Amino acid sequence: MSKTQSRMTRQRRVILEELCKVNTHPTADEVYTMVKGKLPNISLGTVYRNLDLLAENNQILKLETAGNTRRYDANIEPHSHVRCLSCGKVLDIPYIDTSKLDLKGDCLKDFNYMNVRVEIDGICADCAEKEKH
Amino acid sequence: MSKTQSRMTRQRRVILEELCKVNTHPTADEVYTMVKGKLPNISLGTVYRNLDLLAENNQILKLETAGNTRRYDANIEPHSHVRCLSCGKVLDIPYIDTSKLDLKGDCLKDFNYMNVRVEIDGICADCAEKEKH
DNA sequence: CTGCCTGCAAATAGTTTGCATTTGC
DNA sequence: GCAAATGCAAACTATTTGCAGGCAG
Repeated sequence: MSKTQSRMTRQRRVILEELCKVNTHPTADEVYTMVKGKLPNISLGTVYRNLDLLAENNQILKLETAGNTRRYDANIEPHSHVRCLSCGKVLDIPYIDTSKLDLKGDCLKDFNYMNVRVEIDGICADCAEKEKH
Repeated sequence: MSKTQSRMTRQRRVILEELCKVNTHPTADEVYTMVKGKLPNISLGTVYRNLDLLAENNQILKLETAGNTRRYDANIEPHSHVRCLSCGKVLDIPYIDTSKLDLKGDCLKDFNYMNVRVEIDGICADCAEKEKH
């Protein structure tokens, strides 16, 4: 509503385009590398600023998953994720309906929750393969 | 099985004791502050090393929740968590049974998952109060 | 023109690590 | 006595920010 105006700069457009091309869920640094192919002078700070802005505008998702490094997702349709504990990679799976879960607990009375999701951790096929050594 | 031997040092004992006293889910830095009251010379590196070791020995939990800072929990009984998006605080709620969730998706065939849990994000009572300004 | 946006570099936050010394068993 | 653990400081990784100049609308 009181949104500050946002300009479609070359940098922002290319960042969004590159993110849309992949179905991996790149980190800011990975996006930086991808975009640098098109805009060699772009800086990492700009990538961070734009990813955050795009996420605020709901054009992309800033993934709320455990793990050290934040990841971004151009797919804004409702869906769920699985995450590899070994390499940190995140994969898409169909949306998991959480509406029938039995949420209880005293503190939920005072806790205004707006986001309930399922997190699934494991080992991806690639890492399982590598561990056979 | 091939576990390296582990010594119960003063530092490790106090870290575990202090963590058991609280039902908040402190960050390594918060544990450091708590322990420093008892052992003024302890170093932050030692706190990190011991928290990791205790977690490996299943004496505490290294929390797998989204958020920038890792948190630790002395309560190793099965239970679930809610997390405040504003202050990052984590609260306990009774265990949410995920066994009846309908997990589907092609990639799950190759994905060896071992941990399914529910993440609940929202705004805690304290932060809701503060925002009334 | 105006002020949002950029590149750059420095700053910050969280965590890990190398090393000489200490300590549990 | 010896391996494991400690304190300290430096290194590292991920992210944010201040600033002077650049560009979209």
